[in-house]
Amino acid sequence: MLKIMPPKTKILLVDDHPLVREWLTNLINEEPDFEVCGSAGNTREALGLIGTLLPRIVIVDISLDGGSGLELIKNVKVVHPKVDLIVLSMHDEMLYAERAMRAGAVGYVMKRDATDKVLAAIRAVLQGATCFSNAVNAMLAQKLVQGPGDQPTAIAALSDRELEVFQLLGRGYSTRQISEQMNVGFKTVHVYCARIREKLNLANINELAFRAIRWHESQQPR
Amino acid sequence: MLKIMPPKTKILLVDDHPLVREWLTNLINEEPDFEVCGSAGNTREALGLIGTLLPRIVIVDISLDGGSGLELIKNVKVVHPKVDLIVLSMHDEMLYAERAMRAGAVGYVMKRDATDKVLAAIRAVLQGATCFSNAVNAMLAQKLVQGPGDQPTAIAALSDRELEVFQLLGRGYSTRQISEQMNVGFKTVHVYCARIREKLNLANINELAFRAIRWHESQQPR
DNA sequence: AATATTGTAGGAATTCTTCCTACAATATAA
DNA sequence: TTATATTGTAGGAAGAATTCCTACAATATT
Repeated sequence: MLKIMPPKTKILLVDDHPLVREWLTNLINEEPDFEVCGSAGNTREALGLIGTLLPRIVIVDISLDGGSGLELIKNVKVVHPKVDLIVLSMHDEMLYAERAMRAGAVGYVMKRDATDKVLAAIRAVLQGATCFSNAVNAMLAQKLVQGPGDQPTAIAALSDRELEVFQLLGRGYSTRQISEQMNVGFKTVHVYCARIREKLNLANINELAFRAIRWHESQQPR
Repeated sequence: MLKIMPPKTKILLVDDHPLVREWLTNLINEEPDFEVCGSAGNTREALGLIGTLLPRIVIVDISLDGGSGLELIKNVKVVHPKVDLIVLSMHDEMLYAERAMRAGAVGYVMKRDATDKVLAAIRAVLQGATCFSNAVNAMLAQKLVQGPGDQPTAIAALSDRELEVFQLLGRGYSTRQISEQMNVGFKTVHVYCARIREKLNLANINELAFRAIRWHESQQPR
């Protein structure tokens, strides 16, 4: 005897930690109306799966193996504008939430948030709302009020790609490795470096790397 | 009718992500012979729970709210030497595994590892083994082979001039600047760099600078 | 509509890095 | 107390990276 089931909302996970993927899968599949239709560990895989599985919502980590989650979001929004993306990140939301939003994400949940935040975000998004934390909303409101041109740190003035390069530098990557990681020519990375140097007022790549590593240190371990 | 059950191995979780704690609890409690006896989100809480719950094994994240997981490990080993600690971290193991080991951990699992690694690590530890990844073991082995003294840090094996160069690198100096600072030819500095690289097993000056800067940071009074 | 920023890259000149080799002065081990 | 290894000091040459220009389409901002 078959019961008639309402179709479940299909959700795709993109995170390079299998652990997180599994946990999320369990969490989401326990909801009667949600269903994890697949999961990917990198951008390439993710783009493929979105095309074939056609999920309603994609939950994506900011820091992925084959390129940044921000890039992925932008790409997805071009190819599949109807798909809603929610960012799930361990990074400080103040730094990334705004970029994620600009890239096209409709929600941002930090991994340190309570568990049910993820489900709440999904439900909010399904109803056409967005889901960002109060802190983020407050920050954005303030930005609107006080207008642009008043960055707490010059690093905030970096473009998405520039920030990516800066971060990778902070992790000890060479410009070559960065170009591979980001899938662009190494000359492009050099241009990013030059622009970062100008924005941060650094004389050469030495100083740049130094700043990047120090910044990275101050961001990551606490 | 009560069946006689063998006592379960009590495991305590320490991680500031509720998400991860929940996931691990489910995972571990599914094993018939394991039992999560509690979980903590910071060091203080963790130390308290260990005292009252007396777990056999503690699984701990490196980056915690109330101080580093490394500190926690050291403290636990002083107060409860019999408790075995396994590190579960999202950080690159090459960076922390050695420190974790020195601090007294007997296993290291990355969050990006497959799920069953955690259970495997627990079982390994219960049998008196340690559980570090092949990459870590290889690194340590290489260190043992090439560093005869195996000092607390290979940096201790640097000669005076080499250490000078290493320090200056850590302060963000270029090799040119270092040669001026030290009043030697820049070719000499290059030779020092090459020798340091060999002793520390670093592929190029990039990795060298990265190590130097990180080391310098860690030396700095905080 | 005009101007600025961003993502992407090629060319050329300049610098840096790396790998060799070298050699005297110590230090260390057999 | 001799061999042997390490340390401080560099030069040459080949290869790799950096920097400075220029360029151009796609967005963003004014």
